[in-house]
Amino acid sequence: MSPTPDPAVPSTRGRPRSFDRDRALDAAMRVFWAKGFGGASMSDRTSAMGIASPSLYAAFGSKEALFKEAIDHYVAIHSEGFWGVMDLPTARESVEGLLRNAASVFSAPDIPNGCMVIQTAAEEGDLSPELAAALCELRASNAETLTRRLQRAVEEGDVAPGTDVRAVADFYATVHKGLSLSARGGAGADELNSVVTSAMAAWAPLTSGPLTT
Amino acid sequence: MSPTPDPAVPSTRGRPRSFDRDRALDAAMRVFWAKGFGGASMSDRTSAMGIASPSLYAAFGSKEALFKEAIDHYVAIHSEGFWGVMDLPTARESVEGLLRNAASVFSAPDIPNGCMVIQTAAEEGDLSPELAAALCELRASNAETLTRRLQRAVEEGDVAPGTDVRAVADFYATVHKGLSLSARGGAGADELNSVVTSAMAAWAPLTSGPLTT
DNA sequence: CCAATTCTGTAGCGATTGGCACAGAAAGAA
DNA sequence: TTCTTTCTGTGCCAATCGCTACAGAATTGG
Repeated sequence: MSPTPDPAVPSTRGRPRSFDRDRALDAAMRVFWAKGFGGASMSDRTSAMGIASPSLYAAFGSKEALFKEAIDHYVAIHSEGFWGVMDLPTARESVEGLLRNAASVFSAPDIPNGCMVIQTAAEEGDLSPELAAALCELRASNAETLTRRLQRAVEEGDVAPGTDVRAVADFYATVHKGLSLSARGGAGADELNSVVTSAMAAWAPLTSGPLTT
Repeated sequence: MSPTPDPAVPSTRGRPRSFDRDRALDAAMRVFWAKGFGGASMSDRTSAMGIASPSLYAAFGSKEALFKEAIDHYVAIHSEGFWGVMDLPTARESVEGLLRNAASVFSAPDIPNGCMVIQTAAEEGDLSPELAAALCELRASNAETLTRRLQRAVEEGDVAPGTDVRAVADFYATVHKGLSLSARGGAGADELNSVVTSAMAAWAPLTSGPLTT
C-alpha cells in the first residue's frame, strides 16, 4: 500500500539532493536536443548534468522517463514563444510570425539547431511505441493549431471562405519542418528567412478561396 | 608494395563468395534507410543481409564503409527518377515533377518512408566528420541542381529575369525536406500531394521577377 | 546523543555494440 | 593429388550500453 514516491518531489527527510533538478533537466534536454534519443549516451548525460548515474536514476527514473521530461521541458520553454503569435490580428501575421520565429530560433547560436520535437522524428526506431506515438501527436498538434487559427480567420473574414484551411496548415507545417531540417544542416537565419519570404508568397493565392491551378 | 585488395572486386581465385554482394548491399541500404546509421545494429544488418559478420566485414570493410556504399547505392537507384524531371520543358514542370515524385516515393509502401539522405541529417552526431560533410554536400547539391535549372529557365525566358533563383531553389528544397519528414511521420501520398499543390501556388509570384512583399 | 531516512559515489551487473582470430570448407593452380 | 588462395561460420574480444547493489555521507526526528 506504500505509494511509489515521486522522484520529482523529494521528501524533507534524509540527505538533501546536492544538485538543482531543474538545472540538470535543462542540461539533459540540451543533450537530447543536440544528439537525439539514441545518440545521447549515459556518459553524455551524466557529464553534462554534472552528476553520477545513480543520482540521475533516483531523480528521473530511466532514460526514457528523462527524455519524456526533457521534451515536456522543451515544450514548456518554447511554446509561449512559438505559439504566442497565434494571437496576432490576422492569420497571415500569425503564420509569418511562427515561421520567422522558427527561422530565428532554429539557427540561434549557443543552442542546438532545429526543433527538438521535429528532429526526433527521424529516429523513431529507438523509442518505445507509446513515446513515439506521443511525439507524433505532439508534431501533429502543430498543424492542428495552425488549422484552428486559419479556421478562426475564415470566420472573421480574414481569409476567404472556401479556403482549404487544412491544406494551407499542412503546407506551412511542412515548411516549418523543412526549416528545422535546413537549420540542422547548417543554414543561417538569413537563408531561413529567405525561405519564409518565399513561402509567404503563396499566402495570397492560397487564401483567396479554392485553388484554381 | 602489395596493393590493398578492393573488397568490392573479389579475385577469381580461392573459395567463391556464397552471397550476392549487390543484393546484400541493397538489404543493408534498406536497414540504414529505415533505422538510420546509429540505429542499425550489427545483428540488424547481418540478419537482413543473411550473412555472418566476418563475411560482411570482408566484403564491405566497416560499418561506415558499408553505410557509405549504401548511400551511393541509394543515390544511384533514385537519382534518375528524382532528377530526370530536370529535362522537362519548363522549370515549373521540373520543380513540380520533383515534388510530385517525392510525394509518391516518400510515402510508397514496402520501402522506408522519406528520403534516406535527408533523414540522416537528424543524427549527424553518430557519423564521422568526413562522412557527415559528404552527406551535407549531397543534400546541398539538391538546391544546387534546382538553382541551375532555374537559371537555365531565366536564360530561356521561361522564368522572369530578376527572379532570385537561389531563393526559389532554397524554398522548394526546404519543402522537399519537409515532405520527407512528413512522410516519415506517417503522412500519405494524398496529404503530401496537397502540400505540393500549395507549394506550387507560390510559383507565379516567385517567378514573376523580384518579390514585392 | 542515536536512529531513521535519503542521497552520493564507487564499482560492477548483464546485455549489446563494432569488429576480429582462427579453423575449416571450397574453389583454382600445379 | 597437393598447394595456395579466399571465403564461411563459430566463438570471442574490449568497449560501451542502460542500469543498480552497496557502503558511506548528510540530513531530520526523537
